Amino acid sequence: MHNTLEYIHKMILEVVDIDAIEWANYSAMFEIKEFKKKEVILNVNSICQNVYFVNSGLLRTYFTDKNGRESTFHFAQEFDLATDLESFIQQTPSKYHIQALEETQVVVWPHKMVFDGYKNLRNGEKLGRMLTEKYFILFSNKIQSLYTKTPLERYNEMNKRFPTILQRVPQHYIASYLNITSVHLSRLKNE
Amino acid sequence: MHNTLEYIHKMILEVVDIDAIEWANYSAMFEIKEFKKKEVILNVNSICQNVYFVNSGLLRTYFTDKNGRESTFHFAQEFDLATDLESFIQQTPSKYHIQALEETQVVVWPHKMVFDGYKNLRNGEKLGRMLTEKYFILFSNKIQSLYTKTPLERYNEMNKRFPTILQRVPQHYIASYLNITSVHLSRLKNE
DNA sequence: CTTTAGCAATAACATATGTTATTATTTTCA
DNA sequence: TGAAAATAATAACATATGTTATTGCTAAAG
Repeated sequence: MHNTLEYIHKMILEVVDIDAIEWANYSAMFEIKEFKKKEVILNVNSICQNVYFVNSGLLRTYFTDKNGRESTFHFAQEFDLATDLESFIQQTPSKYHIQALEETQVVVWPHKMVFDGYKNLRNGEKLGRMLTEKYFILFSNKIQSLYTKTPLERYNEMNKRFPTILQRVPQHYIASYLNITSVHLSRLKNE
Repeated sequence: MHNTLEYIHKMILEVVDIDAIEWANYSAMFEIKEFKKKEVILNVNSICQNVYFVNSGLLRTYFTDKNGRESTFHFAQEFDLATDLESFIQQTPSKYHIQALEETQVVVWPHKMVFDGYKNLRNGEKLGRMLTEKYFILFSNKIQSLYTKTPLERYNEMNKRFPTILQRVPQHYIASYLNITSVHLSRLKNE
């Protein structure tokens, strides 16, 4: 937990100036929560009220299409964050589910805290912009990968960048991350 | 041109307060540019220095994969904007091309103007945050569509939301927008 | 006006990916 | 510990999508 708060502190310091007193007051508002394995912590169509930083464990965000088929959009490991930013920003119904794949502890950044920060922190607005930009770049890379790479290429890419994920989660989640079936992934691995 | 500036002014007023004097000083820095049909105005690996608002004509942003195949990411019609925001923000090599599909006139929002605005406008940072959020939401919708819908569904969606585009551009650009071949699109339409 | 290049449809075939069912193994948990 | 559920591989078949080539039509350019 302290590690994650330290991580957040550093991340914020990288983009804006925030002094010790501000940080002490601000960071006191973070909350800690625990989720059980397989617990769904955000449902489609509910309003996303939190940004979650993973302290320990693993979260995944995923879509379901009209046939109920799931596509995993993102795995959030230690220090990663998970949220439906669109729902969070606009306070509109969420398009994702978020689910804990393991027993997971998170640092919670509640909506009110984020939005109050825009006003109350000296560099609140700038912080908001920079973090939105960071998150945007995640999406931008995702889109490029989806448009220009084959499932096999994306599997290899994943293998390089998140090697431990492949050990931690069942293969059908990996397949759903690649937006293919587990049968097809099994075939691709035989090459 | 005046229409587009008015449009931008309104868009800004929707999200932050900007008074007449500020706007007069600020908007004087916009530039106007014209591009010929088929002209490429941003190349992959160059640094994106501008946000373009289309005043008249039509732009498209697109990827190329390692086989040189193109995927159109977005069509920007009148009042729409086109940029590679990731490259623009970070001043890193662009991942997209941007090309004029028709004789096109744009309002140019140069990088320096945007970044100076963060400091010099009273609500510059907030404006930056809100516009980044807006652009993020575009991407967020795109991703959901890519993950959960079939090419045919995305064709029909496009038909509803941008009916004029289908008349304005050759079908193989539409196919590249759907990330399928023009042969396949032709087949899908026979249903 | 005429020539050329670009475009859209189509057919035939090839490849990628999905579906269903079966089986063996592993994990979960009562 | 033992039964039930989840998992991964595999095979056989079905469907979606890509590739190449051909044709006729339309738009662009000299």
